[in-house]
Amino acid sequence: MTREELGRTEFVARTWEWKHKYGGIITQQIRRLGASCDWTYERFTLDDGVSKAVVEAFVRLHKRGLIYRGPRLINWSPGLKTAVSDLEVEYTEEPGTLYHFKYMLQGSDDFIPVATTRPETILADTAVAVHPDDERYQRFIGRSALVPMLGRVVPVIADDYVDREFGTGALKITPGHDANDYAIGQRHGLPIISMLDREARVTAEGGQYAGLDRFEARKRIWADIRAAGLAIQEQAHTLNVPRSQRGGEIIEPMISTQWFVQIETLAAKALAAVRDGQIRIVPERFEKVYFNWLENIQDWCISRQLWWGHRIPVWYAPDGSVFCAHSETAAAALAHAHFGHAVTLEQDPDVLDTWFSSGLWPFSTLGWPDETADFKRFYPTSVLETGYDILFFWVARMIMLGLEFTGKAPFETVYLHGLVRDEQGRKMSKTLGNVIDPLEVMDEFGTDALRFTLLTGSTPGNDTNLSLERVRANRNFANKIWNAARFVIGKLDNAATAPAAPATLADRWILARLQTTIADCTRQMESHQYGQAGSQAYEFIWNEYADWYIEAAKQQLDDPALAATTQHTLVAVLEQTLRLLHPFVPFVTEEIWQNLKAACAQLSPAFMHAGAWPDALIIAAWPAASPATAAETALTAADVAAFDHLIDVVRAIRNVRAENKIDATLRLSAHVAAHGRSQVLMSQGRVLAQLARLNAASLVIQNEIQPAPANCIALVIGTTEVYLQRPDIGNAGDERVRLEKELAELEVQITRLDALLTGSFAGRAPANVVERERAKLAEYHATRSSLQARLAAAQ
RNA sequence: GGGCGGUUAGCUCAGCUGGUUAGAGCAUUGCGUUGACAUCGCAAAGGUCGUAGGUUCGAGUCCUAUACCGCCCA
Repeated sequence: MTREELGRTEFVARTWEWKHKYGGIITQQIRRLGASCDWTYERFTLDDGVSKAVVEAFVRLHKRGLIYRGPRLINWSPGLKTAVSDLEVEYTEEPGTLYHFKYMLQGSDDFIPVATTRPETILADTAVAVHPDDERYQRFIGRSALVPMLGRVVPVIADDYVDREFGTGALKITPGHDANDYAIGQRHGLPIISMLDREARVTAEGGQYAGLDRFEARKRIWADIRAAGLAIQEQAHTLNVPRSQRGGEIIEPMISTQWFVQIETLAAKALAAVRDGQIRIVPERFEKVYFNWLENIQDWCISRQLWWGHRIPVWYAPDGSVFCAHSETAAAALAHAHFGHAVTLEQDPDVLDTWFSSGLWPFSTLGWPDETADFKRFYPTSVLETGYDILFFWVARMIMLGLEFTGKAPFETVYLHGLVRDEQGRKMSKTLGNVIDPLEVMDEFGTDALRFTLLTGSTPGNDTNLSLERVRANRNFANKIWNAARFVIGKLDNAATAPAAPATLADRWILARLQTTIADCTRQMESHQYGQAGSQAYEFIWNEYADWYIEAAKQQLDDPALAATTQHTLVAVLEQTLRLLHPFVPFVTEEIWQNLKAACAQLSPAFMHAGAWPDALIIAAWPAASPATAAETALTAADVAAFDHLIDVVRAIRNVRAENKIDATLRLSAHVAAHGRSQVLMSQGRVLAQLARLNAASLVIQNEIQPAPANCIALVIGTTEVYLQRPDIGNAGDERVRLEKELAELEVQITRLDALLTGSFAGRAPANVVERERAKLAEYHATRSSLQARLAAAQ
């Protein structure tokens, strides 16, 4: 069934039915993703308010002389039977043929060899063109040629558009069916012939070929040319075929009477708005793309021969007079005033390009043209976030129309994201069958996992290959946060109401790391590096908070003197981190946060600082890094370095345990010579013992240990020496091998740094950079001495 | 033809204004259920950052050229 069979009224009614049934799918998906929109502002482009704005915009542009109607060469979709805009045409390279044939000169046996990819358009030729400097054809310029098969007389013209190298170097000119030929035709005042109708069949202009389909006509005409002895050769040739973005059929350039927006002045303003920084496009490289498009823009064909859309607000009197008005009544009044009496009017049957109404979106949705409270409050908006594929279709048009109608840029920042592709980077398509349904992904892994994957899986403006494996990994991340929080909540008790002891090294470390993370995430969010911000928060809560602080906290919680402080730190850091993570994984963080809040309120009113816990995480403020004095910063840096050293020591012990296949449940005795760091390590003795599986009772931490204990595994971590009691005696050879290997690796580094610091680096690099390397080298020297001593002892 | 992006570990990708042994997730190898987590933990292995030049004390990061892949515009 076709729309013509249904009739306009019935067709529109059925389309509305369809819209009511399926129109909510996308907004349902958006809701499911957890977008916290004010849904009372949801609009559909054919709603009354928006429609009113569309009519207003058209009438105003028409009044200003920026909308005109006329015959132009446009892109015609024979399938949809409508004009489409330049942007809706896609060009694909396809194998084709270049047909060479003879254009006979009138009253002569001479001919000009001409090559064409579309022989059927010969029927609409109105000239033959050669390059003015082409010696082969110069003598023909100004003479007349005969259109093959039709015998129509056309001039031979000279135009330097002609490429002498291509084909035969001579061009047939068909202004009615080719954009370049149209331009040449305009230059030379050539007549325009249309040889195809709206269904792409040959018109009466095509003589004996009238009524044939365009492709059939091509075959027949070429066959006749061959039969007439005018064919020269056929040559394989790759064509650039224009196809409809919607249906995929071949688009036909045709002369048609359409409505256009005169775009030049609009484009100039839109260019200026981005050039002078009123609007910023992120990532910046798209500004160039935007400029390039606007600088070469053509008038915008806005009429469509469709039935679904905003009807063009123009009425015609029987004599063809045009009345553009807000309504039929207003148009009738205009007509009455013009003619002095009432006339029957007929509205233009066409509708407007959907992007015309979309271009008004930032203000039409806020009640424009009325100066509503919403419009005053929300316009201009701050950030537009959308895919880079509609930079021209939509973004540029919103800017042009926004500036034109409101005098203001509709938004300050345009943030362009990439497209979501399948795992192999292919565009998702129904025919390929690689479409990933977000609802199904959310069903399987949860919304948080999908959101986190999309947010952290790409960089601004670049496409994302959606990997389900990655979504699965991020589902596990949500689970990890949940479990960490479960631990924290489970450990809260009334002890936390007691006065808190001073923070421990572990406390100070995680609090300092939190501050750094907040600062980093904030900076990254502000610079639209959303993926980076998410990854940063991910690493913090998993690799620092869960892996290290919680493990240290387990020891501190056992100590009645430290329990309260520890609970405070656990809660404070978790609470702040949930805020950082909320934009990425809103559901799990909100749930945890509510539980945490409830537990704190019930067990430990001490946590409930005034105003610290708003009603919900979703409305909680983004964390602010607390400013620190220089002295505090230095102290903090020392704390962080100290705890990081502890981590290094634990790792070294775990490593050597794994290498020696020492039973994980076996608590080893250990002696630690911490040199300058004994205070720090002693304060963390229980943590060290627990995390490295040492025997806490026999753990000895001193500044110096002389002589070194015998029959031990010796480790050197910076300046710290660790002597682990061997569970089994023997393997001294392995011990030497390990130490020698470590020493060799160290020597490489020392050699490298020696060379670096004695070279021009020391003189040319910034002092702080040089100092950093010097410190490193000093540490390496100390480590080397220790290693050498251990090696000697292992003899 | 013009422009843009990509090329980094087996796979999918990070790497901000150049700072000196290159990171993650998954996969791989070994060990593991120790009081939140096997949707997990511990440890390990794995990369001459497409190629060739250049700038610089120093280049995955900047410049030039080039190859391949992808996209946009004409």
